Amino acid sequence: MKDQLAHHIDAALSELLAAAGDEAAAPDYTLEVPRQAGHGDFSCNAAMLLARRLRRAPRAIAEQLLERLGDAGGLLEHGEVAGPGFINLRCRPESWQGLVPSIVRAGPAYGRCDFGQGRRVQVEFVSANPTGPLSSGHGRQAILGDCIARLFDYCGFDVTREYYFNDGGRQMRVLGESVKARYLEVLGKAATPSEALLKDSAVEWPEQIDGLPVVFPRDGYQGDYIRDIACRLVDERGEALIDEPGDGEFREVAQREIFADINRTLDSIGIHFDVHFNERSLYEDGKLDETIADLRAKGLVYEAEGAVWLASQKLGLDRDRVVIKSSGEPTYLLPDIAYHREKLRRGFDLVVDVQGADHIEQFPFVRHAVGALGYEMDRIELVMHQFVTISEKNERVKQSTRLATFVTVDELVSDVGTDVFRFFMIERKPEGHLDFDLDLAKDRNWRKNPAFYVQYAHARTYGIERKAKAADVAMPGHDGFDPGRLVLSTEIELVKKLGEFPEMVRRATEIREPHHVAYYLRDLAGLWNPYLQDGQQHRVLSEDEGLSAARLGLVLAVRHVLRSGLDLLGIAAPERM
RNA sequence: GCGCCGGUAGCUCAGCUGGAUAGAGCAUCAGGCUUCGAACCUGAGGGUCGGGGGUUCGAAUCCCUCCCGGCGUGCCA
Repeated sequence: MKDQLAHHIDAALSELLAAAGDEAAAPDYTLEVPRQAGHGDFSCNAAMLLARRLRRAPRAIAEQLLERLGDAGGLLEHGEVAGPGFINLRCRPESWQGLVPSIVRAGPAYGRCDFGQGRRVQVEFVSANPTGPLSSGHGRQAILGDCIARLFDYCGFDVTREYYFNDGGRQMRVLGESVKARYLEVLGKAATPSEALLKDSAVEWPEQIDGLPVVFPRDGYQGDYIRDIACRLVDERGEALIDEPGDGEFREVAQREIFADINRTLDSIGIHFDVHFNERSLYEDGKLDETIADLRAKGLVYEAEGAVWLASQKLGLDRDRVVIKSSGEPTYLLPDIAYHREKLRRGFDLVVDVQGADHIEQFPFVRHAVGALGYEMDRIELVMHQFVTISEKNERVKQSTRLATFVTVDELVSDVGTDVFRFFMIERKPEGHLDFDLDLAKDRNWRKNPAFYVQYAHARTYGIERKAKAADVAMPGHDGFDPGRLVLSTEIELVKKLGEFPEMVRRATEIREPHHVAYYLRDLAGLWNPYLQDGQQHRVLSEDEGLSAARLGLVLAVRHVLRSGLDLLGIAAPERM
């Protein structure tokens, strides 16, 4: 609807400019739904943008534009100049009503577009190293990344969901050492420092506790899951691993088991990856050596203080950074550069990294280094998100990764279920903090929950269908009703909202902000539930067969859009609740 | 110190490339179930859009500055 209208306005504008002898391009005007219902269905600001250029009063320009626009090929009922020079347009009811059968006909395809044109996009997200269960922050990223991927898919991109994990670094060694420490402790061969001792970084650790050597790594992982893994190792292998290094079998077993848990968690919230990319493969394929060599050939690395540095200042960044430590080991930056080059080599037209706020500092370095290697760095994009805080009884719950006092995805999901979890996590714009209200989440009274509100709106469309079936009334096909019977203002409002869906989806995709979908669904449900509730004024099912059919058509249109929106968020669209 | 992100109703937050009288949910208060699902609906109160300056027909939105909060600023990942 809006697109058609814009088309007519474009034509009128170029006519007007030509008549005025102005050959420059038409201004980038807006055509938007005004807040005030009295301002019509759409409001256009083109005349005000032209005022200075044409050296004429905006209202006069608006009048002329309106004259040239006419009825816009039959779409318009009325147009007027208002305020400082707005052009307010009201569409004929038929223009809106006609949307209903077209939505019913399109069904699940309504709102889809080919904006992506089959371009290949990779969305990398979660990418948590397997050192412990997924935290609430990972959970947010998981939902955000997944919903962005769903939007891309919906808009005609060829999407790959990718999980990158680092199994070569110090983190994983510390993990292995932590498991070994617990293992020895369980066997009575070593002591683990008390929790209080571990927390107090100011205190010197004893070398022995009760005559047993202390082997727990100072920054080791302290969660119960570490002890669980150690206990299983004791059960299965007894004392056979006492002389194994922490970095060997302990690390491998821990990694395998924790990764299995992570995947189980992701599966429980409906998230699946197409590719798991392993950092170690970059070492094995010689990609790190190649990257260093190529950077060196470009004069972008140098040696100093026993380390190898990336000359990122030459790329316009504020400082240089180490890529290979004096120990000979790469920092995380080098594999990241190699990895991102591989992404582009693999043929992705667009690469979207979803990362937490604590992780973005190095992004410009990766991007510019890849650019310097001859790849289009504009194809690499970052979606940053802030952290999740958990509130309980009006207080923030303190979280620490090292002490394993963070709230896990598993805990949240078991409290609120997948659908509510997903809705809460996607409801906020990514760059803002997200406060997860645990009291509300744990509250048995989930009636006030927006996720249920939207699902309920969807379920009600089936409630009516069941009612119709009981009354032996069939649901109409797209050409089985006269949309002209939908004349109530509430019905027209609903149709207008349905008409916004495609543009909303496209915009959310373009700016990588899925939360707009959640807000749209709340708005639509906020029109639909009252419409159904007001059964004393009007009913969908009545003696008037034609009217019933038209309203059932509206039921179907609303259902399709609610369903598509819920699908975009990965939330179930139940037929009854 | 510097960089990034936030500051909008009591609370949690929307607000599209600058648009007309700033919105939603929760909370509070007052109402509504013999009728398509009350997991709902109707109504009310509640705001100096952190402060100050600037840009222009027009600013929550853009620019400058200050204040507050989060994160970062490692040869940690």
